[in-house]
Amino acid sequence: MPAQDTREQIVEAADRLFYEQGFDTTSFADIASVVGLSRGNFYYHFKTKDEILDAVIDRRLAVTRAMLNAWQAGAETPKARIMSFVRILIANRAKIMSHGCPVGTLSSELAKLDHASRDKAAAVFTLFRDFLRRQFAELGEPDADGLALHVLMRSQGVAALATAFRDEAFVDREVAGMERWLDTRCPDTPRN
Amino acid sequence: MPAQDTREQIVEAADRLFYEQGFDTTSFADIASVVGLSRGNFYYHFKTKDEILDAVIDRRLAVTRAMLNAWQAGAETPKARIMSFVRILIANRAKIMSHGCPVGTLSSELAKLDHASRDKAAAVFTLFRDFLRRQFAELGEPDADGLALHVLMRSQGVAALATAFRDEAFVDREVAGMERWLDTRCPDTPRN
DNA sequence: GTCTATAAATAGATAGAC
DNA sequence: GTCTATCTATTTATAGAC
Repeated sequence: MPAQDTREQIVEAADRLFYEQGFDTTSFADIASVVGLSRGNFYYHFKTKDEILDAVIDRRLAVTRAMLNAWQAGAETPKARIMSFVRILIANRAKIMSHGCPVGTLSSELAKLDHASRDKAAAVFTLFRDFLRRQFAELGEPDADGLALHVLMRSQGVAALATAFRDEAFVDREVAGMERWLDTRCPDTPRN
Repeated sequence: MPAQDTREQIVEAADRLFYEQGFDTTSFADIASVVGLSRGNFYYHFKTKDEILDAVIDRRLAVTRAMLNAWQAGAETPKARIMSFVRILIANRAKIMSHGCPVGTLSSELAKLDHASRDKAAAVFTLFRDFLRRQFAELGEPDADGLALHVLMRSQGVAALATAFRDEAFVDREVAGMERWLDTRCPDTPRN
């Protein structure tokens, strides 16, 4: 198999395992086993665990950029685009109840490890933040960045409690609440 | 030294280390080193790492109960008591920016490990939830539990983003936003 | 109740054959 | 590019002296 394909398979498997089990918990053996590789061959593709982590974050950055571009192109209004973001909580509800938000949990784990890639992991958040800020700016909001952080904050809070209580209905209620908030906060007809 | 004192020192040290470094990352050697104990003697007090975790969670439950009782006694109105909760985000801001919320991050780590004590860790959340629900009920809110979860959700979201972006001002703004929300959502003079 | 010594398993990482 | 074999460090955990 071409090295590029094997490398991609490793990064894909690591991405999934880092999400489901955590970065620190996941061993080389775990990843190698999923890919069907010997531990020895592993080191041909990646010299250290931190290199795999960097590749995983790069992959997440690329996947997120593509998703944001699709939302940008696929929804007509800024509000609809913001709701595209909010509704990933519904789309990924089951996985979030099991393992939390992949962005938030990696960020918090690397913070605890005081890991060199801590800020790089947070850059995935920044992609969402910039996307949301653009939508609020388009809606004419002066504090577009503050509102972007607010939406990001709420989605993180919902994910955290969804993991703790594993309550589907709670997620649905909070998503509905965010839609109501968005409609009230940014009405389609300008305020007086 | 009496066994009880040493045990308490171990649990205290483990509590801090589990928070700062994470549960999985923290080794017996780490804890023993903080307490100034040999690894061998460690096993006189705790047979497994899971036993220490259970003791740490029991300690957190007790400490939280005491804190909630103090808030209940120390603030005159339900709204002031809710704000006692919200303002721990300010009081613990620096630690939260470094290591996240101790309750949320342990809950998410144990979820990923699919750990037997996962639900026990979530019980700390339930203490806060019940406390907040009582305050909203006292304010005459019919959906007191939903509002309690909402406040808990926002505090978790703020903690998660505070860890990712390490932005003090963001925490302050969101705490101010929660106070405004509380005043608007539950006005002192009843609505028409 | 605390210690040293040590076992057994697993981690990350390397060397060298094919 | 993939393998087996191996190294070294660290982990959880135990035995037994004091």
